[in-house]
This record gives sequence, C-alpha cells and structure tokens, in this order.
Amino acid sequence: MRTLDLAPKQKRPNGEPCCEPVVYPEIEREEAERMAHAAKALGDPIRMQLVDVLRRHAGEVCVCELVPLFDLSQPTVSHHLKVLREAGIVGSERRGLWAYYYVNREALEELRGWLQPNAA
Amino acid sequence: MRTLDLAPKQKRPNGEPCCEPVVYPEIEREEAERMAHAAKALGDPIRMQLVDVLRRHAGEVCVCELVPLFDLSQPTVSHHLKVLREAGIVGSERRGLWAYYYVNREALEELRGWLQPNAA
DNA sequence: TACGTAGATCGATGCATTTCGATGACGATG
DNA sequence: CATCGTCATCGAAATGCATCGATCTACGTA
Repeated sequence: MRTLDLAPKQKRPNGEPCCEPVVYPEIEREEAERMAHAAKALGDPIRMQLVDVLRRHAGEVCVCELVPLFDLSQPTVSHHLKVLREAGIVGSERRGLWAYYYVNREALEELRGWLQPNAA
Repeated sequence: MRTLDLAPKQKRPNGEPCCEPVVYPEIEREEAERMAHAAKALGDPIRMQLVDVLRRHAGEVCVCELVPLFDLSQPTVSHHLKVLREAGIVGSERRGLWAYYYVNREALEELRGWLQPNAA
C-alpha cells in the first residue's frame, strides 16, 4: 500500500500549492482504462440482465430467445450484445440462421479480481 | 439455475414466434438496475483511478490531493467524485476548508458478489 | 431461383455525460 | 469584517449513447 502525504492541512501561505502532487504511474492508468471499459459495458441495466441470463445457462443462448425478454427492438438488443462482445464479456457463435451467445467467465473474473479488497 | 428451453432451432413454419419468450422476474430487473448503477459509476477511467487511489489508503484523502493527480480542472474532479458518491461507492466528510473522501468497501463488495460465478 | 427468417449494420433522433470557466458557499486568517 | 483558500454548483458546449425503423447479409426452404 502506497502512502500519500496525508499531512495535516493548513491554509497555505499565499500562492504556494496546497499540497504535494502525488506521482501516479501510467501503468495503473492503463489498467484503470481496461477495467473501466468492462465496467462501462456492464453499466447498463439491459446489458446487466443480458449477462445475468447468459451466465445462468451453462451453454449458449440463442438471440431469438434473448430478444423477447426485453421490451426493446431487435436492433437494440443486437447493439447491446455488440457492446458486451467488444468488451470481451460475452462471445458469440453463428450456427445457420441463429446466433448463440455465452458469457466469458474470465472477463467477469478479472473485474471481480480488481474489486478485491487488497487488489494491487 | 433456471433452465431456458434450449430446444434445437428450426425455421418456424410461418408467422409463428420463433421461440417461447421466457418469463423474466421483475425482481432481477431491479437488482440489475442497482448493479448497473454501480458499474456505470466505475465505467470511467478517471473514476476508476479515483477509487483506486482512495482504496489504497486506509483513511480519507483530501480533495486537494486528488485534483493534481489528474489533468483535469477542479470542478471536473468534483463532478466525478459526486457521481461516485451518488452511486454509494465513496463517502465524504468535510472538515474545515477541506473535504475528505473514502471508499465504501461494502459497495464494491456488493458488485463483487454479483460477479461471483454462481451468483443467484 | 425466389422467398422468408435471423441477425447485424446504418442513419437519424433525442437524451445523457464529460468538460470547462465562472460563480457561489463557507470556513479560516489577519 | 474583508480577504483568501477550498470545494461545490451552475450554465454552456461538445461529445457520446440508447433507441428505433429501414435495410443488408446470409442461410434455409420450397
């Protein structure tokens, strides 16, 4: 655990900066960016439910079964699935006319790891 | 684990629905909404880093220490902190001129719980 | 080959979000 | 009490996002 300079605050004399800016490594900025991307994909109720449905099923679920679950047009559901796909949270496979989606458990696990109390 | 009717697909005769719509309880819609709200708050690199900094410190961190970490104006950082506050992810306390922020570990824990492999 | 179905993509629309400078609220300090 | 520092809020501008109808692609079927 890094230690910030949590020195007791006092009004700075005049024109001096209020406190030492802490150096923040770029590495963590990149990791934050990745995690934020995943979190953002989950940051929509529809997509949250899509993931919820998908992970409740061991295998794959047909899009034609997902669409009627929501009060949304087919293109909109397709859009949400695309967002999840591009975030790596779900994957898809096409078989004939139908497209089947499934959860990428590792992606959820990565975010879960980040949320862990003492994550680096 | 609920079971969807994953019957083998075949082109439906004509005008019939392609598959039985699965009933999806409202309860889970509400939970998804709560989880999505938290995820959305984390769905921004700046806020991800803010949370990261805050949770690295056992206690509270002054806003005046957070602002110089980012290439952003003070009002913008304040805005992001507000988003996190309204999502319940961080809390704040004002002492004199300074405002101190801290992580709400329980909030992160709830989202983490939801991400768990066999979450209800 | 012609048609119908499943799903993805496109373009438009309306709303939300990010960001800033300016300003306001309020405590501290002389 | 006048001034300054800290932080929050406001209003505006730019950008992003959810959503839809229309359309496109690809596959099955007659």
